[in-house]
Order: sequence, then structure tokens, then C-alpha cells
Amino acid sequence: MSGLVLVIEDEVDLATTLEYNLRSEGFQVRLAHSGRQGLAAATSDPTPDVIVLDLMLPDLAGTEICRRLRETDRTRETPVIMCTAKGEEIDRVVGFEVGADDYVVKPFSVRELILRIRALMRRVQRGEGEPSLIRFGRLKIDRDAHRAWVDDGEIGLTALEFRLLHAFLSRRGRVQTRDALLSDVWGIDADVTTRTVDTHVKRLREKLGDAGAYIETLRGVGYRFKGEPEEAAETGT
Amino acid sequence: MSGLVLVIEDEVDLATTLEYNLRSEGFQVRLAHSGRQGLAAATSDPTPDVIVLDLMLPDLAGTEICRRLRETDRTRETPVIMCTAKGEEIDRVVGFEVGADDYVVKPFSVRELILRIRALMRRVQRGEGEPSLIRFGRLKIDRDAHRAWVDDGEIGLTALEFRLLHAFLSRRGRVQTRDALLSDVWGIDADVTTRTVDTHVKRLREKLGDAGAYIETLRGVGYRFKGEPEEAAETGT
DNA sequence: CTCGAGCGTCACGTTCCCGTCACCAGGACC
DNA sequence: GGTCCTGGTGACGGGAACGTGACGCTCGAG
Repeated sequence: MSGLVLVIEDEVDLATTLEYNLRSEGFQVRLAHSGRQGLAAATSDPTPDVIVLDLMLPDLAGTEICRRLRETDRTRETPVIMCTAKGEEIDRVVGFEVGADDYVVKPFSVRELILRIRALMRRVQRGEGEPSLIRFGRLKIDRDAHRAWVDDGEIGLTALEFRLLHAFLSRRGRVQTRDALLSDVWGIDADVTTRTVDTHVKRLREKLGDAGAYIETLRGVGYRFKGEPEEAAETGT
Repeated sequence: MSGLVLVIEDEVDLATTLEYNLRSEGFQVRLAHSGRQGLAAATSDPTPDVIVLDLMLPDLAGTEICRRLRETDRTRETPVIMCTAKGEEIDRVVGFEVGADDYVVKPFSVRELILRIRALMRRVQRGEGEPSLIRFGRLKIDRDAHRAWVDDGEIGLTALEFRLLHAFLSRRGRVQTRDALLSDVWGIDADVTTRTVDTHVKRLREKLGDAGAYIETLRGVGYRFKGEPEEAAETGT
């Protein structure tokens, strides 16, 4: 759920502050201190999910950067939030003349910026993207609706169990260490024992019933969700 | 989908911005910088399809303009979107008393405004006199009149409650986090705690009576309006 | 000026989810 | 077969999340 935010801002202090705050909100952050740097950073892997762009930069105007981002295939759809000083041609910035999706006026509150970043990310996630339905053998989950079924019977999962199942499903066939699961499902700053994973895997298996066999235990390594649905039936018998 | 949008807005910069952005979205645009101008522009040929109206104008209040538009045959059915400053008597603006069809809170994002304009145009194109009713099980709401019924009995909803219900209905079956609801219903810079959502969900449920059960709570995730009216009686899809 | 509607916030109670612990089962390796 | 060690399992306490009632504030109506 956490996304990558590119901050293009030449005032180092402000950039650092933003970096810190965004990270503590669970975002990944990439910094650029000039326009050219920013353009490069916008097109390097992985493509940022949102770009925060200062209007006043030493080398290139923010408006110019924004136009170029819109002319590049990779960044055409990437939401841009423009930071402007007060009373600065705000009106022309937002919208399609330049192509920024939103703006904040300096001095802005970090909280507000984060709200707007979140809103933009939600919109992108909603609009495009993979179908929210994931099917796998007898399993089916719907991310938008936050529901899960086994053999067309719905099972009630808690928020954590749902995230865990989703983590398994999206990495099926590959081993996941407990640490990896912890950082994926619980978050970076999880102050939680690795044994907690065991407990929740158990609970998940219980609720999945027979389909719980999709989750394999690899002693000394971690867990793995089966790569192919048939494997469960064949090995089971 | 093209259409003619009349923008009544005294801040020239903002008006120009809107004009530019609307044009680049394929709309035709007519500008008016005062209330009287606006009234004249609303009744000249061709009649606008949508009117964007600032609440604060130098000569006439936006509410007054809206009333007069509603008293004039030519513009009685024309959808009006009101632009209000934050915390400004939103309540009376929408609904019978003034008769605006929708509103945005300044500073609004142009994208949001365009989305709302499109929504209104779709509604008009669907058929002139036909009320835009959304039915769902025992529920029925009329977006034009901002009225709602349960089992053919009307329930009095406030502007906020109606927006909340509408947000639920238009995204039925999908989870909505409190943050998402806040930015959709309250506006993006609402300085409001997420618990406020809880309170209004409670009030909405109360007024809906039995039908309040359509709104499900997903602990740790958010709220979800039922996807199918009869889901209570189980039976998988 | 008074009143009430509408809305945001707070405090309290309850539910139930989650993290941890202790105990046990069953491989792995010798 | 014995021992160590990893992981399964059941139980339990704490606390987060939510529902709910009450209160105060603002603003317009009368």
C-alpha cells in the first residue's frame, strides 16, 4: 500500500523535512534538488507513484518540468503536486495548461500535503490497475470489496488476515521468510516477534479450511504459497 | 461529451484558469464576472448546459442568482455547481432553499470540478424531466432533489448526510476507508478527525432505520455499503 | 435576542483482534 | 533412539477500534 514519492525541491532543509515526515507515514521517498535531477529521477526505476514539485527551481521552472513529464510516456499518468509560494500564479499551475494535478501553497502544512498525496494515490489505484479479483484454485479474493471466498463460500477475514492472504497470493510459488512477511504485512516498524507470523498463519489456515493446504511450511526458511492449484490435490492424496 | 459551461466568477484569474482547463477538456465556455452579467449570460442563446457559480460576488449573492435562475423557465432545469469558501453555509446552498445541484469548496481542484460537471451533464443527457433516482433494495434517493426514502417513507437528511449516503451508494460493494470518505464527502482539506466519520455514519444509520444495516463496518479497514440488497439472506453470487 | 438545526469533538463502554507465552509434536542430526 | 530445535496450537491479557450519548459551538431564522 505504501508508495514511492519523488520530491523535487532545491531547499535542502525543506526537502529533508518532507523526506522524514513522508517516511514516517510509510512512504518511500526519492529526493532531487534540481530540475534536471528531478527529470532523471522521475524516469528511473521504479517510476514514482506521486511527484511533489517545487515551482521555483534554480535550473528549470517547475511548469517546464511538469510539461516534460507530461510529454514522457512513463510519467504521463503520474500525479504531480506543485508547491508554490504564496500568490504565485497558482491559477495557471493547476489543471491542464501545465498539468499539475494538485497544489499546495507555501508555507504548507505537512499534514495537508500528505492528505493530498494519499488522495492522489487512491485515485490512481482506483482508476487504473489490475482487476481487484484474484482467483487461485478454490480461492478467490476481492481487494476492493475486501472479501474472500473458498469454493464460493465467503469466509470472514480480519484486516490483518486479509493482508496476509493477499501477500501470499501475490507472491505465490515463492518462499517468504517471516521477516519478509513482517515487513510486507505488518509494516517496516513492526516491533513484533516472528512467532506472531506463525500464529496468524495458523488462524488463516483454519479459516481457509481445506484450502489452508495451499500454504506450505518450509522448515528453517519460511512459508510458501503453492504455485499451482493442482499441487494441493495431488499431494494431498 | 461536449457542452456549454457558464462560469460566473469575479476573480478574473480563477475564471480564466477554469476557462482554459474546461476548453482543453472539450467544453465550450462562457464567462461572466459579475452577478448581473451572469444572469444575462445564463439566458442568452444557447442556454448553458451547466453553470458554475461563485457564492461570493460583488453585486449579487450567489444564492440570489441561483434563486432567480430557478424562477426562470429557461434555466429552471440547468444544473448549478456552487463554489463556496470553506465553512460557508453549505447547508442551505444545496437542496430546495437555494437549489444548487452540487458544490465544491475552495480551494478546489480543477479535476474535481470537471468530474462534477461531467456527472451533472450525464444526468441531464439521460433525459430532461426524468428524476435521477437511485434505487437499492428498500432505499431510494433522488439526487436532483436531495431527498431520500426508505420503503417509500421519506427521511430528512442533512446536506452532509446526503452526500455521505450518496458516496456510499455510488461505491456500493467496495470498502471505503475513513480517509477516503473524508476527502470525498468533506473535501480534501477538511481539518476533521476520522472519528467524525463514525459519528455521521451512526446518524445516517439511525435515520435509515432497518436499512442502516446496509452499511457494514469492517474493523480496521473502513465501511462498506452492501453490494446487493439481499446479501443479508446470504446465497453466494 | 433567543432558539434550534447541524456538525465536530470528547469520553465512556464494549467488543474482539492481535501479540505473546507456554506447552507439545515431530523432523533433523548424531 | 535420544536430543535439539523448529513450528503448530490453545489460551489469555491488553488494547485498539468502534458505537454511542452528550456537549458546545456556529450560524441563520424568527
